[in-house]
Amino acid sequence: MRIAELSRRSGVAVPTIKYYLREGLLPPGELTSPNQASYDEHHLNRLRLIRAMIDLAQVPVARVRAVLEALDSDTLSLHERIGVVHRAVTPSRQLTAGDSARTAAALQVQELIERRGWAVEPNSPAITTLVETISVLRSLGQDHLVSFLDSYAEAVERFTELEVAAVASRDDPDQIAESVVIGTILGETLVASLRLLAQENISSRRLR
Amino acid sequence: MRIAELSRRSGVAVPTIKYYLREGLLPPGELTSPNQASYDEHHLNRLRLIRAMIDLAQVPVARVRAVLEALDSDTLSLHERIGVVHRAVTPSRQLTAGDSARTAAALQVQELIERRGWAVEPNSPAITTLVETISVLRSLGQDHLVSFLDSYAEAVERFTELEVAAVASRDDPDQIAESVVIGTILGETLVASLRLLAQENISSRRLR
DNA sequence: GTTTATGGATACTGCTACTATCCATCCGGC
DNA sequence: GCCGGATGGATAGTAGCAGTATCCATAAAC
Repeated sequence: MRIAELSRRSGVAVPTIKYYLREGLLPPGELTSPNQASYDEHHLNRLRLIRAMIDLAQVPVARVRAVLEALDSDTLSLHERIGVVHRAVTPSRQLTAGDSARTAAALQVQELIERRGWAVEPNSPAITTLVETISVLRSLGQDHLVSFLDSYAEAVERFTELEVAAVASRDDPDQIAESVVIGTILGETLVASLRLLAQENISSRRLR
Repeated sequence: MRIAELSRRSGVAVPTIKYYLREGLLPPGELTSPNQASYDEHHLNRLRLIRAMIDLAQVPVARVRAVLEALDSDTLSLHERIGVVHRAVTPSRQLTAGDSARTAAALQVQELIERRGWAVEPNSPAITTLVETISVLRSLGQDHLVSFLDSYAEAVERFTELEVAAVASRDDPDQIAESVVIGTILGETLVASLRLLAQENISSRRLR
């Protein structure tokens, strides 16, 4: 198909598709002549994935590119690809809390990880975010929200296992990689909206 | 205290504080003379909350203002404030999926809500996001990730109850409102990073 | 053979979140 | 009382991001 059809079928404007091509988010179409290229279902799927990451999961274009490069890589292991995705969905943060507050939070996170027996890199982006979040919650006088950390971790662990089980049910390694990436990124959006619904429910029952 | 000390203690640059004052995120200091104002602990706390929403939870400035206005309102009920916060953390989306795909997803969400007996507005922002996410997952051929929706919902419901219990343990209504707002927004960041850690753990055990 | 679409290049735009500059005060130390 | 640096308030400027718009030589469709 040509670019007009790709645009119509994906709902993405032609200039935007050209922009994604320029930015390397979308592989170039196969040139049939110097100024004529043809695109296929693979491009259409890619485009849907790109829009989902940008619109639904709010991933910036530069990080979408990093994710797609990891997805297309034939040298990275699945575990390494997950690392790329985690870095892509974690905004880089400049540390804000005071030193003592942060080391206290870091210690608490360290203990949590040990209690749960989690095998994670000590400098993974999620740890930085978690430590920062806990120390900010403390500084805002919201220690009570932190006190349930273990229970949150347990509940989260449960559905993460479900996700992984769902992903592992596929057999083609390429499909698994794709599911891991999509599951990590869109799963976040899914869980977040379920959480808001659960909150709204409780709020409507208790507080109104 | 004067603006320089507020800046030093919060770690926010003076011009940025002035910007927040202009934008109405931060209430003006008490004027002691036409060009001299004094700020107090309340301003410092506000500033910490603002930075947490912007840096950690990635809430845009305009929505931070909406959240703070809801927080300071003395006419909104707690339930209404939660509505404001939910709208603030949900990016406005233009619908992308085809009609039939979306109505199918909407039906599935409707059934989920009925099964769980959730009391939620049919047009709440979380529902829109959830429907959109499900139809996108479908269009990407990731139906298997959707199939565990009920189990996710159950797990999410569990820790949402924990959060609410934590918040309800406070007694001053103003403190409860503040905890609700902070819990909704920073709780999201907290859960998201726990989810990434749980993923990294499973990934490291299974896939490496 | 003319109208329309296309690939590729370059330039422009709108928005967000700050930064910078200016100026008339004002404070604090001498 | 005097002076250097800080302050409040106003206005203007900037960087980065995500597209949009325009142009042009060529190719496809009718």
